[in-house]
Amino acid sequence: MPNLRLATFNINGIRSRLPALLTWLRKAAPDIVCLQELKATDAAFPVAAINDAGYAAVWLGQSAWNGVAILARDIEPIESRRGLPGDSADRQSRYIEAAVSGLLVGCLYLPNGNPQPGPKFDYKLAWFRRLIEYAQLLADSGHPVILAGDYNVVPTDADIYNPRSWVDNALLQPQSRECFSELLKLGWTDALRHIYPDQRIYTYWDYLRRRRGTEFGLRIDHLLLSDVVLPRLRDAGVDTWVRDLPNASDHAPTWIELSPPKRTMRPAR
DNA sequence: ATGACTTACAGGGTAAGA
Repeated sequence: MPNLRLATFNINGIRSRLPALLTWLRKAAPDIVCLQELKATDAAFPVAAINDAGYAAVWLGQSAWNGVAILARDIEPIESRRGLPGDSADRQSRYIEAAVSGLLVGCLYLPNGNPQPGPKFDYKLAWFRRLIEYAQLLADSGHPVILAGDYNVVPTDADIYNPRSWVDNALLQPQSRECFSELLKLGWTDALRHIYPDQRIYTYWDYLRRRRGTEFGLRIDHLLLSDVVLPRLRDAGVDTWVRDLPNASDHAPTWIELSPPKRTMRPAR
């Protein structure tokens, strides 16, 4: 059984980025893909092109903004949840979850929260609280779970080229970082940081600021592993070349590689 | 630097992103 590669990619408009997405799928051939910011209704999701590329998908769309999807190569993802629990009045399409290849995969697009302070930042923190509460349930379940997506949080100053011009940004606020570190305290592992404890790693480069210098990035796309998945983590990385494709998203695909699950011994009778 | 870029929606200018 080969290793399994799972990636998260904020696509920033799946219709306008479809050629770049297909190029990346063909070249990187990830087994499972979490997409965010589809910016498309359910009906406008380009399922035919994605099927033609060899992927089945589940998705939760929304007109103009948000939207999340999970793709799986040569296998049907079994949708287990759409929408984050905890607020039935929340209509924003920011969470979808599916069982794929023995894993439970949660794909999330955490609210940006700018400008802060203000209602958008309040919504971000409220959404984060709901995520923490739900992540605790998932961790306690003992299932192999991966929570992957655009967390819109720069966890530490080591995850940004220079925090100076970003200090008032919602992505760097102590409250945002505190929520992220709470997830880690619950036993979730930040996979990229686990593989590269000291290295500068970026997953996002602003259209507005010095984007052509690869050193001017932020790390905001994260893959969090529940404790039973962590022993299978073999590798991780960022497909930075995708950021340089024509008409690229401002994010790059971020991935992990897992070894096959250890066969558990049946208890002797 | 309320800038610079890019998308969706709409069919022009606004909202949003991070």
